Amino acid sequence: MANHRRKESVADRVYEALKEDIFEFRLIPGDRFSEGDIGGRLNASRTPVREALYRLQREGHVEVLFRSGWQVKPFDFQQVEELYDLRITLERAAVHKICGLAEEPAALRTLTALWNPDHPSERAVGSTVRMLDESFHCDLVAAAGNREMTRIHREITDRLRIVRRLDFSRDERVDATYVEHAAILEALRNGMAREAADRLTRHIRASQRAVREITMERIREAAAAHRSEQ
Amino acid sequence: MANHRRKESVADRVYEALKEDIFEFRLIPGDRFSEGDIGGRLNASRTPVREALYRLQREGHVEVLFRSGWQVKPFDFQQVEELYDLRITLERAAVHKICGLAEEPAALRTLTALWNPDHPSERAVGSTVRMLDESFHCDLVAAAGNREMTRIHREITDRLRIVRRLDFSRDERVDATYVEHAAILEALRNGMAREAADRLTRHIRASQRAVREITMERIREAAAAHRSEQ
DNA sequence: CGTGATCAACTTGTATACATGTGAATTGGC
DNA sequence: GCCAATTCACATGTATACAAGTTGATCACG
Repeated sequence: MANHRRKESVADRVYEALKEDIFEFRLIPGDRFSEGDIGGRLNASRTPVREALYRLQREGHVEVLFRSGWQVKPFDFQQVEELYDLRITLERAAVHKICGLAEEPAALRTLTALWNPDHPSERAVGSTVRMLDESFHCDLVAAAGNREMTRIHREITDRLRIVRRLDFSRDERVDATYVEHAAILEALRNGMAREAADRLTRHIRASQRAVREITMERIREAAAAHRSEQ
Repeated sequence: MANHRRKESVADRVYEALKEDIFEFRLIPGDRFSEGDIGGRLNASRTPVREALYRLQREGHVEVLFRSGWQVKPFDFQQVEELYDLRITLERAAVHKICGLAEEPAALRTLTALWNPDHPSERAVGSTVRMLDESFHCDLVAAAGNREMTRIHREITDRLRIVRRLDFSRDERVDATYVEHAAILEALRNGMAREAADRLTRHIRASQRAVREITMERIREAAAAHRSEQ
């Protein structure tokens, strides 16, 4: 049998680096660049760079212009709304599936312990809460037991990360997250599928609204900072 | 502005050819091959072949074994079940969205005309009905107006095509498809979301059952035929 | 005959050279 | 000064050369 646990390839490294550049706004939506640029900056030849770019293209983060370079996909507000809608659809379906399972998934206990609103730790740092929030929703979907659904949800999570990080830049949203997650879990563990799904929907919609309010302003800031650096 | 209407690239051609080979069982799940094989057979260098293979890999049709060749992804029955479940989730969501729209999408009228059970044409050929059935479900999801949902549904449709084609190898399934589609559309156009969603679910589950019954037998046949050719 | 080390043929991963199209700067005409 | 045609640096698409790992056959040896 082949050994598939090989060390990280150059293509993987370039992929991760580019993804982070995009998520951290070091590459602004609309920015154009060439395969040669990236290769030079990350010390790689065009072949692995191209592989990484094609992956990012399939995931919707960049697009190629025929013989005229690449660009970070311009921000599409409607697309973000649609991704949020799709997320809600998938997570609601997951909740109903979980309530239909013969026995409660072990993951629910772990999540309940973690998202106790009285729990004092972890709450200080926004970026930590963001990652935990991501895990919460991904774990919830995973608990439903459909790997394909989990995979698609993961993909959507990746694409929304660039905007979701704005959600936790305000303390009241951090607090609300704890309360809302706890309420969702309680309903879920009591088998109240409808209740859990509705709470989950409201929770995601609240995040969506918060993000919507902050997004455009932040992007403008980042673009301005980016220009002044050049 | 860049001209994006360029002619089909070699990579595209290889991609389409490989996809058809897989769907037509000329490449059996489990078959192993190398990039060089494909390049030689389709008159292309390794670069576009690799690009095509990576696309197929992301779509779940093939996988690469580190420095040890490629193989058509072995058939995973659980994955097919999960994809069907996901399809149902998405199409149910689409139905509910459509019923929530301010006005009926124009596509519904087109579909209603096409799927009249009394309509005599088109019914003879199974492969035609298969394509029409695919269109029906894709158009239904598209009518909900969420492009991301449509895209994901399209991806799932692609991955299920290899098994769905088995559904229409029996006449009673062809007939049933007409009746079921018409009933779904009727409920949908009367704004009966619950009714339409439930009918749709039963329709897809019936297809799923039919496919499940035929799949293993067919794969065995194809594998046997394949072996005798060698 | 059985078994383990060795090795050569193949495989993918990566780098690089070449083909071809794009687009912006340049140049020439007015 | 302005505009259009031209040109050329540079972009991606493709082919090929090289690096590094896998695998299965082979051969030596018990």
